[in-house]
Amino acid sequence: MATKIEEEPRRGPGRPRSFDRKAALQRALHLFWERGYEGTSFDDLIATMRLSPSSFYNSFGSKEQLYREAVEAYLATSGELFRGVLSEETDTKSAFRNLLEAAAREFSSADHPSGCMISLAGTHVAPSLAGLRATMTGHRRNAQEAMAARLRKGIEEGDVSAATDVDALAAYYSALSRGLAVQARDGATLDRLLQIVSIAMNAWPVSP
Amino acid sequence: MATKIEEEPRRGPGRPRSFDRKAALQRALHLFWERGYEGTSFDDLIATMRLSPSSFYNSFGSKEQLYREAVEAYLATSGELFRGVLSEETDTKSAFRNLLEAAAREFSSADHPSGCMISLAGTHVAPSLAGLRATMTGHRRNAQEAMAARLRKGIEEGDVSAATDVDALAAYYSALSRGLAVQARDGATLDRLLQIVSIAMNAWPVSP
DNA sequence: CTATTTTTGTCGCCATCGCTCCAAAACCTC
DNA sequence: GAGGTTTTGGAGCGATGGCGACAAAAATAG
Repeated sequence: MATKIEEEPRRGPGRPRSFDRKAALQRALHLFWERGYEGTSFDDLIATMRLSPSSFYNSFGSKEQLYREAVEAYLATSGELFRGVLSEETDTKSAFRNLLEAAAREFSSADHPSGCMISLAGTHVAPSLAGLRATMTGHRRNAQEAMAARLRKGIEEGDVSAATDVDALAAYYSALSRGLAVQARDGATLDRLLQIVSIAMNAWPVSP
Repeated sequence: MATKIEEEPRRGPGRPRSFDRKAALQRALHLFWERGYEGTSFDDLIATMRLSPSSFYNSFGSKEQLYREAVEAYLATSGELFRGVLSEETDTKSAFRNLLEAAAREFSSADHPSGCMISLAGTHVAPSLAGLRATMTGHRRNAQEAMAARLRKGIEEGDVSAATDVDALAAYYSALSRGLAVQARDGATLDRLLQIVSIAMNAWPVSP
């Protein structure tokens, strides 16, 4: 995880902040989620966050820093949800089914922009954003590695064959969840996403 | 397909064009493929295409028109390759396996940028690019519909069960190929992509 | 109260972006 | 050649993008 973000209202000298930092961040998060980094302008941001440029700059540093913070906030909510589902006490195959179904629901939820904020972000960008691209690739790798770890746990617990190519299988489910994000973005309904998940689970290796 | 693009050198009055239009378009295509629409600036384009702004504007109209033309050129090569594989004379399951393996090879080829120019394009963009987004969504739908059509042909020919939910299965393989594009973009090797394809084919419905 | 610290509002800035204009150049037809 | 048509080179331009400067405002510390 990243550096600790200030959460409690600061006590001490200085003029107090006049806006809700979390709420402003959340609004920025939704804007980035919907439009991507390059598709979101500074003016869009401060208008949506209801901040002056100086408050923005003072509190969030820069557009890129804000984006990184928004991504961390996304990981702390949606990401945490997925991690929670994957680590529930159940057999490995059910854990993956639950994970993909949770993704299907989350990606098509009406509470926020459709799709995933991470899955497709920073894949095709200007050279000046190479750092951001690498960061997003890293987040995707982390998610895939979490899947691989769950599969290895399955091997230890005996409900996944020891012969399973864990990294390949994790890559498969990782790829599929990226595909779900594209489908959601293109307007697929929850039912359609769940159908895809159902089919995808048929690829699960035969029981040991 | 789009409107017919001029291919033969124009005969008639006027100063002749001093550059190879196809080659310039191809260079632009690769730049867009690598960096996306928003990540590619006008100056980048004319430098890579080796054109003056006036030649650019005179010959390609605008950045957005050029992008659309580049997408059409992409569809005429990579897209045609995929369509060709899918329409080869073989059983339906093999056709899909061949399609995905072709995608794996194409997405990881060293001859051009990794991944796919269509799969992830225009998913998170500024509102001003809503038209472009809709166009790209349309291209993705077309690809998925081509898969559905091949499945329906399989039902007619008897090697796909008539009970198969064709649209759902097409959506599954479509989603998977989008995921392959993300994986390729994030540096996955051809071997890894082929492993994913191999696993994905296990989801194929049991024979009729 | 004064001193200090932090946030805020306003104005403006400099680079980039995506063109656009115009005159000169290079071809064709007659 | 004259006239017409298209392309080219180069200069520049209006809008936007992402900040930054600065002084006033609002808090605490002593």
